[in-house]
Amino acid sequence: MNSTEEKILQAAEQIFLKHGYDGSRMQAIADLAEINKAMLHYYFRSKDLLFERIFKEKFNKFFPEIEETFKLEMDFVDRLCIFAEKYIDFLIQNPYLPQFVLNSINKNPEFSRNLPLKLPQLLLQSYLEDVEKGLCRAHNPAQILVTILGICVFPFLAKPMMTLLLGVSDEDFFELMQQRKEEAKNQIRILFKA
Amino acid sequence: MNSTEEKILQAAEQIFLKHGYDGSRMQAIADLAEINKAMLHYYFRSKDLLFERIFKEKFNKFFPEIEETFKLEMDFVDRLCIFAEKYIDFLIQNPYLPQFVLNSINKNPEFSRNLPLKLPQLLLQSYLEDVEKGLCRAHNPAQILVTILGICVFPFLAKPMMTLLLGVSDEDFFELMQQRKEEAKNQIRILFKA
DNA sequence: CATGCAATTAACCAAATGGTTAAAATTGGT
DNA sequence: ACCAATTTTAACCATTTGGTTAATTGCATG
Repeated sequence: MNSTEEKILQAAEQIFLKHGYDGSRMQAIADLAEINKAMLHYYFRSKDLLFERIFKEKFNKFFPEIEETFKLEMDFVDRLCIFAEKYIDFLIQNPYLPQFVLNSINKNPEFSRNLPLKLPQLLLQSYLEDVEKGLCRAHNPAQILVTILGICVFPFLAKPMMTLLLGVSDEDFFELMQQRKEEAKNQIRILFKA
Repeated sequence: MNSTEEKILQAAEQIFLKHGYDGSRMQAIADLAEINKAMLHYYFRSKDLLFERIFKEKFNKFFPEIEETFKLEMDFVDRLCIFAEKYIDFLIQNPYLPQFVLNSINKNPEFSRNLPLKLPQLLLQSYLEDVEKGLCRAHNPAQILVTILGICVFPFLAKPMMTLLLGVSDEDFFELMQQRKEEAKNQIRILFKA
């Protein structure tokens, strides 16, 4: 599908992800899509609506469907490990996503207030079961959520800072992220296994 | 000191920290400082220069002077614990700082290219000593840096997301961050102590 | 081919925005 | 009190930006 609408969405995605809402220009999107600026409004009416379209899509990708993983009979810690590995792999493919989603939420919190999120409940449920069985250390569930997400997501948020601090190139960074999958799993086991 | 220049700097700090460069308006800064917009240019010439002034200050606060801590004779892991506790305390006082600094670096990487940073070298040096003594697990130093910063900084970057995911209030969040100091120290010990 | 609908374009518009200017007010030294 | 330098103000300016409009093109169908 190479329709105009498709071209606009692809261009908008690139521009918005890189520069955020405030830093993005409708003209820049039009140029990238190689269409007339009026087309943007013809298809999506306003910058806000076009942005909303992109944001919702990215928001849902950022909080991925992990129900399948959580249906399998499995320890909480093993679940976390599988989640971390898959999630880091996903972020390697979408390194701009965390910055974009967090900034957008930050700028407009009530915007994403009503979007449904299953991740915390699934995690919590699986966790509580294993704590009872004594398979897992007792933690504050909120701290667990912050910790596990931090392990996976923070490196991507900190990418520009890391290249500064460590003086590494983009390729070096992605190599570090490949390593990080094992690192993450190790950390999760060490931190949470009873 | 309640000079005009001072008032401008305070207002600029508030506006830039909250909205970033793109999202900030010179008029908004002038209004907050209760001065005429022309004063901004009289004292700081341009938006870019005013922003640069604020950014440099915040950048240096974000990467704090930790040399004192590193002068004391102490294990690497104990050093990390002290660092983490102090740093989280500092971030509780400056919750907007991480978002602002990371976004600014992200938007303009070459901007902060030449600012001096001692943190990684100090950390690395202390780490290598203790690895030799067998006091500390062997890790990739880059992963250590990402991990330790992630433990401290990520919760603040993720604050709006966390209030979404967990449905907690601002006060709840800061309570979580008070807890987080102990949580961080525990994690550091578990992860790095040999 | 004619007709009607959808897609596209160029020109235009109003508001917002960073920045300037020239005059007015304030300050401080003599 | 007077003068020069500094500080402050209101009005103005050029450009950018999101958005609109009216005319034009493309295209499918009868």
